[in-house]
Formats: sequence, structure tokens, C-alpha cells
Amino acid sequence: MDQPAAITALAALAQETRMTVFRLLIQAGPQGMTAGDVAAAAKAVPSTLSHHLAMLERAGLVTSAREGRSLIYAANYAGTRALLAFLMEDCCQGAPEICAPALACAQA
Amino acid sequence: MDQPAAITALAALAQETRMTVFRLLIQAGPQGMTAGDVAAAAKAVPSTLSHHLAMLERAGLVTSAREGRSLIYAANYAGTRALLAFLMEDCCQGAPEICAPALACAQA
DNA sequence: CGAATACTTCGATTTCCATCGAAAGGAATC
DNA sequence: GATTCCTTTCGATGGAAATCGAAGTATTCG
Repeated sequence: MDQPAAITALAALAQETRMTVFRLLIQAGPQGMTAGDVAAAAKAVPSTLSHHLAMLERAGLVTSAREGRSLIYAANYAGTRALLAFLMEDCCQGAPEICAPALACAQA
Repeated sequence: MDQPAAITALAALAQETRMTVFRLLIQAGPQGMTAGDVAAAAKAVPSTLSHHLAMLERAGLVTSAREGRSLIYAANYAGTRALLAFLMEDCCQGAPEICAPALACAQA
């Protein structure tokens, strides 16, 4: 992942509703949730939420798939992993004191 | 770190100039750089850069200290670590397949 | 004290983002 | 084939962010 892509992904997460939605989808796991369920859980108007989901998808943090008349959104593990890798490589390159505790925390 | 603080930090990094400045300060290490040197390296007008540095500082990603008539900016390791920890905990909680590769990458 | 240096803060402009209601687009049902 | 459902796209509006030049603040040196 290059810097412009990382910035797009960070911008996607730097918003309350989108961050909430993303966390929701991470917790929902690989099977994901319908757009409607996400909207209900996030207490957002459908059109607004659709906009946010599209932004998360463009950022590579979320995937969508049609199932019947619903759209299923799920967390994009590869994209999320790429963003974390970008941050870790960028930080730890010369500064392991930043990332070492983070990965200890992740292992717990 | 709670969600609002993380969003502030993510927003601070989700901008080209600020991301560049942050990476510059990480590479500069604990001794940091003067605001003037940062402005020169980032090819930015002083007033604009001052605004960006202030935002990074509010986000807890950099620190500032006066030294003579210069201001020294340096990466805030604790704040950066906290942001990564927030992302890792949030991601890996139920999804180690995201963070495991990230930490392997960081260890290399 | 006065001038010069190093940044920041102020004021103003332009551009981008978040939000909503209304209309439109596919998919299933009857 | 018409209707109903679920979701997106369109159009418009209010508000926040990025940028710059000019003026202000703190510090050192003459």
C-alpha cells in the first residue's frame, strides 16, 4: 500500500459513523451484514449510510455482494491488513519502541 | 485511547502534507526537527505548515518544545503507540487474521 | 532599547465533506 | 407484468478544512 492509498483509508476511518460501521462489520465477521441492518445499527438515514459504505469500499476496507434484494457488506481483511502494515512499517522503521507494545497488545 | 481520540488522530494523518510531516518526524527520531526545517522539507508555506503541526499536536501524534527562537517538533511515541493499539485491539478482537501478518511484518 | 529571526495567529477565500429528502434502479412476489 | 422492498444515486444545503498573505508574539543579538 502506498501513501495515497493509506490516506484514503485513514480518511475513511476518520469519521464517527464510518468508524462505527467498520467496527460493526469487523465484529459481524466474514458473513457480513445487510446494508439495512448496518443502517439500523448505526442509526443513520439509508442514503447517508450508503454514501459512507461506498467510501469505505473505495478505501478498500469493506466489500459488498448482492444477495437477493439485499446488499451484504463485510470487512475487507486484506485491505485492513494492508493499512495496518503500512502504518507499522512506516512507524517501526527506525522506531520499534512504538510498534513492539502494539503487537504485544495484539497477541494478548 | 477511545474512539473520538482515535478519529482525531486518524483525521490528522489523513492528509498528504501532514502524513509526510509525520513520517519525516518519525525518521528524525527523538531529537526532532525545527518547524522551519520541517517546512523546508515538506515544501510548505510556514503559516500553512504551522496549522498542520498544531493539528498533529492536538491529535497527540507530535510534541513541541521551544529551543531558543526555534520550536522543535518531534514524533510523540506514546500517542502513536496508542493509536496503533486502538486499531489492533479493535481489529484483532475476533479477527487475528488481520493483525497477525501486520505484527510479523513489524518484527521483520 | 531596537532590529532581526523564527513561528504562530488572524482574516478571508475556495474547496471538500456530511447530511437529508426525493427520485431511480434492481430483485423478488403476487 | 405490476407492485413492493431494499438500496443507491441525484440535487441541494450547511459546515468544516486547506490554503495563503499580512500582522502579531517570543527570543536573541547588536
